[in-house]
Amino acid sequence: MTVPSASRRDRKKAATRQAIADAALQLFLERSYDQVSIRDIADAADVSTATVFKHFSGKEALVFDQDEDRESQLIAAVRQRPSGQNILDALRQHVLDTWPAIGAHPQAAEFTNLVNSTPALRAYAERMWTRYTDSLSAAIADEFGVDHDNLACVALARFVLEIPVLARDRKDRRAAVEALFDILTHGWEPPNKPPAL
Amino acid sequence: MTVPSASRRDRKKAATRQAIADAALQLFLERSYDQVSIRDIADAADVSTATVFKHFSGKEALVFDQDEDRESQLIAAVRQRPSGQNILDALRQHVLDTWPAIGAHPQAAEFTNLVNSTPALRAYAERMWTRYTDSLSAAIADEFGVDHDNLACVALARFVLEIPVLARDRKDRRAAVEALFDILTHGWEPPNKPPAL
DNA sequence: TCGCTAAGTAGAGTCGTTGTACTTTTCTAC
DNA sequence: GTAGAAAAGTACAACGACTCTACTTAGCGA
Repeated sequence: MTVPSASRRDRKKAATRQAIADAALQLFLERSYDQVSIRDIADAADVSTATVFKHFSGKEALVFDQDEDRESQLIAAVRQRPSGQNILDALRQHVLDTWPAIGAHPQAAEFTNLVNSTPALRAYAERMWTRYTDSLSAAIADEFGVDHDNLACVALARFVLEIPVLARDRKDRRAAVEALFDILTHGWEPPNKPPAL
Repeated sequence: MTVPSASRRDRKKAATRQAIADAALQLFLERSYDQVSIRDIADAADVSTATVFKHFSGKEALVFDQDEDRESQLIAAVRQRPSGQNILDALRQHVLDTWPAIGAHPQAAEFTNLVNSTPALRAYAERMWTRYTDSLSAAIADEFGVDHDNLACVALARFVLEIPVLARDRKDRRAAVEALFDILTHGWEPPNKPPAL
């Protein structure tokens, strides 16, 4: 991603950061999240515990290393959508394109499992999503030329960001995402009663 | 609320719990959340720190003492709604009836302020709401005679529980709640462009 | 080559939280 | 009433996440 920065200093910095993240993920997968202490990680990466916190804001952040670009991709999906396309449709497309792909990688299954089986990580992940609400809603509001805190825009952002969370556990994620966007587009409809037994 | 329980033991237990919660809230309001330690609270309530954790699952829980009934009220709003009434309308009614009332109490303003100005508490409060998702969606699913994990029902529960969060900061909460339920009922509509200046 | 600065380290300390073993209080059954 | 089970509370030690302070080291620019 980020081109190896010019200075040797920056390269070394990035290297230690990476070493820490790698060590952390490996240990978390071997044992579980709660069974690994910061000290363990620091030892494995051969740095002091203080260094760990110089690079990461907290234990949970060690797991979600690279999730910083997600936000910008999301904004881009809104801002640079094909001309004439509905914002809701653009978001639907973006979620469909980028999200189920994550499950494709083979290691990603264990990763997902790690997160889902650790309450602290689940909570952190959910907050990560909703933390994007502000910037996403701002982008949407801009597209309509209304105030950044316009209620409809904030609501749309929030609801859309809930969709991946809601679709996470479904067998057929794509279908779930579609169904959820349909709710936002056309309003909620009562579920079909199953045929009487 | 809860009738003073028969046994003296239970009464004393409830008393200490209350003493702890009161001490905590007072200290949190005086100084801020982060400037108050569990020891401070224990000392103020004249109990040991261990006792604090016997009564409350963690520091955040001290702030949201009585929010246990909210869940059951919510379920009741769905289950015992006037016959023939739409579930969405029943929920709209319930939110309108019970939620803005909270802002009525005079002390409640400082309380809201405390929560909103403390990230840890904001996060905890949000998770509290979404934790209700399961039981609410189960209640909704029951009304339609479908599976508890029916996607439409889970989605409705989740979206409805986001509404109070979204409406929290608005000047006119009632109007905001109405607008948000309208989105769920009829689908999302782009905001009105403000009249050109 | 000489500092300046940023990265890293050591180590002590705070705070939330848990576990263990002990005392006190209240309830229950005789 | 009194014995003894059960529950509430306490004291204390411990652990892990995180912070702070003071110190060393390594890369950078002049």
